[in-house]
Amino acid sequence: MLTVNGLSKGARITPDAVRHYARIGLLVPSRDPNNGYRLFDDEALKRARFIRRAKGLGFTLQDIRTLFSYADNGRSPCPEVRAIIQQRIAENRASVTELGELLERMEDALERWKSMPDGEPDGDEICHLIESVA
Amino acid sequence: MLTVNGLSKGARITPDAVRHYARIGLLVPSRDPNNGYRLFDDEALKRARFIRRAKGLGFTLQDIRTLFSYADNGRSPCPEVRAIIQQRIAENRASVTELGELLERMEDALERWKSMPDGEPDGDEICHLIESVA
DNA sequence: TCCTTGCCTGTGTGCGGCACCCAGGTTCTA
DNA sequence: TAGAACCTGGGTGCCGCACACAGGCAAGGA
Repeated sequence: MLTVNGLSKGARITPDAVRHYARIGLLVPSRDPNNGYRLFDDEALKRARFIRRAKGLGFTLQDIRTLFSYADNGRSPCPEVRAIIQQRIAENRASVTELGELLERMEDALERWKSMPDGEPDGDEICHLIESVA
Repeated sequence: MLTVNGLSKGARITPDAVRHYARIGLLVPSRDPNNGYRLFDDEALKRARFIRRAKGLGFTLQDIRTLFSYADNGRSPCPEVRAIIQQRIAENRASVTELGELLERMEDALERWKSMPDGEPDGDEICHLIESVA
């Protein structure tokens, strides 16, 4: 049986994350009757590693909770895994596009500003650099 | 003088955003003594538009707060604007890279999984698709 | 024996930027 | 005169932790 620190090392996540997962019910420890410490079994270790891997693939903790509930009810989570990752891929592509556009706007602005002087406060504009942008 | 809704239309932001900015002190309304409604002057309208533009360039509300404090003290925020955007550009590039890598991992996984069957619960693995990933 | 060190506990807060909800008061319009 | 559309403050929720606080317990060394 592993304590918080032991599990965190075995699963390569931080102790805070272990406690967090336990708090939200993704990991369910038993307790050491002597001191109240959380005790995790091998099943919990597997789950913790699963969480790390799934998160590394873009699954949210909510997603992972769903997957666990499949597994706990004796159903294979695999079809759900395929469905979720397609969803997350689509969202991620949208984010990349959006972030890329923002980045472009930022770089364009910085470039344009190179030929513009700093303004002095005139009670009319706050910062003409920013105000020069659509 | 403009109410919340009036300002939101004039600055093209949502009424909730207006209230939010007022709550955190980025916009400071006066009050209608008759009914307690927030009243915004032209200065607030300029600020609200400035916020929308600056946010569109990736400035955070904290950044904007800093810029306002420069302007309020009679100093030009322009040098700070240039410094902040360079910082944000760097962060944004890092995010894009990171997200891109995640996306690649996700797409790779989905592709590899195409040739793998769904697993059935065996008490050993939770989902072999995810567990097949480093 | 005492002291330090390093675990552990629960609880609460903070991060960013709003969006939404509640319950109630006010103002405009038909 | 009724209903729609506005306004108020205050609270919660999102996401995934990270960090802080105050205290308890265990093992080691001087």
